[in-house]
Amino acid sequence: MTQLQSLRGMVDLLPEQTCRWQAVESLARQHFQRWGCREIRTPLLEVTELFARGIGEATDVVGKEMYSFQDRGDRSCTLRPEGTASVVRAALQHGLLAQGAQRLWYGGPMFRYERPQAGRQRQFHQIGVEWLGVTSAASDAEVIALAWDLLADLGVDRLALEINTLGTPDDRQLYRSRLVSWLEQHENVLDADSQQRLRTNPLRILDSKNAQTRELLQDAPMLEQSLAADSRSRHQAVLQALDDLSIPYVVNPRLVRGLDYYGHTAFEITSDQLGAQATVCGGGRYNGLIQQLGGAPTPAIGWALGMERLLLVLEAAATANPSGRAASLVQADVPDVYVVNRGEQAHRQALILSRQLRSAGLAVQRDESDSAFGKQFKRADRSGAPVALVIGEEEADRGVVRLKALKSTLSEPGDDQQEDWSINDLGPLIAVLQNGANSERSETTQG
RNA sequence: GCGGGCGUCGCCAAGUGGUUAAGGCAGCGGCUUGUGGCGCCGCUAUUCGGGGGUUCGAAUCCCCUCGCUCGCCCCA
Repeated sequence: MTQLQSLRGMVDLLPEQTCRWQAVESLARQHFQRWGCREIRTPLLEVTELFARGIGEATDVVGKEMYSFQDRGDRSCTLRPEGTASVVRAALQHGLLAQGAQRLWYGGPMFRYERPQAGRQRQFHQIGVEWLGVTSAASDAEVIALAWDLLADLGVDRLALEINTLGTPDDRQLYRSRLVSWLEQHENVLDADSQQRLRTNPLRILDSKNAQTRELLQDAPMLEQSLAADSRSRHQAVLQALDDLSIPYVVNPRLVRGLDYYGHTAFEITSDQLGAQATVCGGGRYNGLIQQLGGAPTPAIGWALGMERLLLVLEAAATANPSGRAASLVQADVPDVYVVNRGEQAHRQALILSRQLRSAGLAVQRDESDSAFGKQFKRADRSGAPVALVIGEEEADRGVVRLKALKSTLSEPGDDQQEDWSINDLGPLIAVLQNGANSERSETTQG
């Protein structure tokens, strides 16, 4: 293949996709703003140590998935594999936490060197929130509600919220030793991966997909039994708050997230339409991370939502319900006006007119060819524009433009409702076009 | 990192050793030199991801390679 192409796992987003992304992003922005979150943007590149210390040396993300390299100053740099560590670093670096709790959101590309598969790429995109200095159980439910409401507003359905508590480091320490000693007695039954993890990261054996291991785990000690009373009551309070907010959840005692910094609340929102990579949104509390990165002990909670996976479920929802909310968000951008022009004078006037209409805020597509009217109308139709403005030699001579409704819903072919408008005083024409454009838009966004 | 499937025009896709590589969509042109959504006609791959080999002859067989895809691991 001599043709140059993108790196494996790095995908281009073409215009058909980008307009969907924009729709999702702008809706997400609205929600973040409503929930009191402010945006933070951090570099894509950080010193490797940030992730090694923040995410945990023993995790897969750090152990085998980072894009790391030495820069020209021989410093080890890494393309960020997730957002939380960077956000915390930035907050510490700029003393944000001295000003009280920070409710932040971020978005952008993340990089993990993995084999691509459905819903997984090497460069992927997340939007996420990090609430730093926020401690109450109610706030756990509140950040989850933010994700839940955003997804609901996007029209995405068939989602499930799974939640668990990981307790305190002490709780986990206690549980780990109980679990390991129990598993060691059954080591011969464990699959090879789990035997490995018995030494490296035993808690993660809990969400093994190996059937035999899963069956064995039925009788294994549960984390819950190692929880201190405080951890237990905290978890109950989070669940109570979710009940108060009428957010449905499933407590999954085997939910153990792969990043070391999580403790207490951990949760995932999954879809049954994503294949093996079912998690759309994942997050939890990380009360130890800020201290670990050199700050004062500060409680915090956050989540990240995978944009590519979100788009997949959004598209599935749009297909399932073509008149629903998701479908309206997935719709392609369409010009408000298509300008059909033919003849030299007509082209000159159309060029000027198009620009004036654009200045008035209209999305105008002008046919730059000089081909037959029939051809131009065909393209006008395909563009999806609700109306065409026609300038030919006749109109050019008379200083007018002809307005014609397109689209089968508005006029039948040959049903020739056309009006001439002066191009010397565009006010009335612009008013008519803007009116039409607005009603078009509200139709599509209200679905 | 490990396993399965697959690579023919921008997209979908037939073809599985024999002269010029179906078809559909999209695109362009025409029927219609000023009016679209339908229809009809024409044009659009010397070439089958790339390289090498077998053969009189290969998109079709073999080897290598690159890429895509699904799954494992793990995560968004």
